Amino acid sequence: MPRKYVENPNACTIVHAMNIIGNKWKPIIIYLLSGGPLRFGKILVLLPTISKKVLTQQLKELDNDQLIIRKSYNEIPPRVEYELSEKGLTLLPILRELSLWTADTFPEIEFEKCRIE
Amino acid sequence: MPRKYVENPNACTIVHAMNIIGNKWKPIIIYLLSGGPLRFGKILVLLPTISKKVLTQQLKELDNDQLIIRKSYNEIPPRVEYELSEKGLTLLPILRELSLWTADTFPEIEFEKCRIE
DNA sequence: AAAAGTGGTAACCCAAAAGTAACTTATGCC
DNA sequence: GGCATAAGTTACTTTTGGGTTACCACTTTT
Repeated sequence: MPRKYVENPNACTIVHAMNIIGNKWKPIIIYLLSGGPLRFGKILVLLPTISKKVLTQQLKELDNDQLIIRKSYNEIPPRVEYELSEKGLTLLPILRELSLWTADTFPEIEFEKCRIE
Repeated sequence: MPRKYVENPNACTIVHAMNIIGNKWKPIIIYLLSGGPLRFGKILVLLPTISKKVLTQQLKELDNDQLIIRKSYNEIPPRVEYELSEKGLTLLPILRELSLWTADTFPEIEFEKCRIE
């Protein structure tokens, strides 16, 4: 069964973008890291409803896609910091615009709607 | 069990944005519609691997979120056209930037990677 | 009378994503 | 010796998203 492709060539890049950041947690994580490096445990606290397992997973994928950098200090107990890479930084303005767009376009949304459960 | 919220207030809008367009098909559909209104059947042809059910679903959600407009002509056989709304149009430049970002940041990706299966 | 054309819906299925809870590792501290 | 600590991992369950197939409604065409 031959595989098929989307016709619009630009769609390709959009698909890829969504593969990279189009899920429940990644854009938020990137947003959080825009304030500077954060330790694993700190992110866990800032995102009170994410599970350890999923956070690990998301960070690993972001690291693989080179949007963030994982810095592991060789200490006991462990200390690991995550920060945005160059690639990650260049994504920030776009996320910011998206954020503004949402605020402008859906002024009625409230905190209520942004439950992360 | 009390629900909790993300701390960063900006995250709220990002979460909402991702709820609206952060899935497999919606950004592509929006992209397709940037060329002008399209009939249901035409979209099905342009996205050879989407199923009728899912397309219906996605279009309904995009319509509910007022990113697109559904125009149903009272004819037999039915004719329904979908086109971008004002809100949808204002999203386009951002999608375009995201598209450029991906192309710049991951120059190595090829069509190969954009299989939609 | 039967088939074709169009935009659906309903019932069912599967794989992937996300969530939960317990366990691990290596050290310093009491 | 026993506990705390941080950043995980493992095994398991639940939820969700997307997919398949069949069917419908109404008219025109054959």
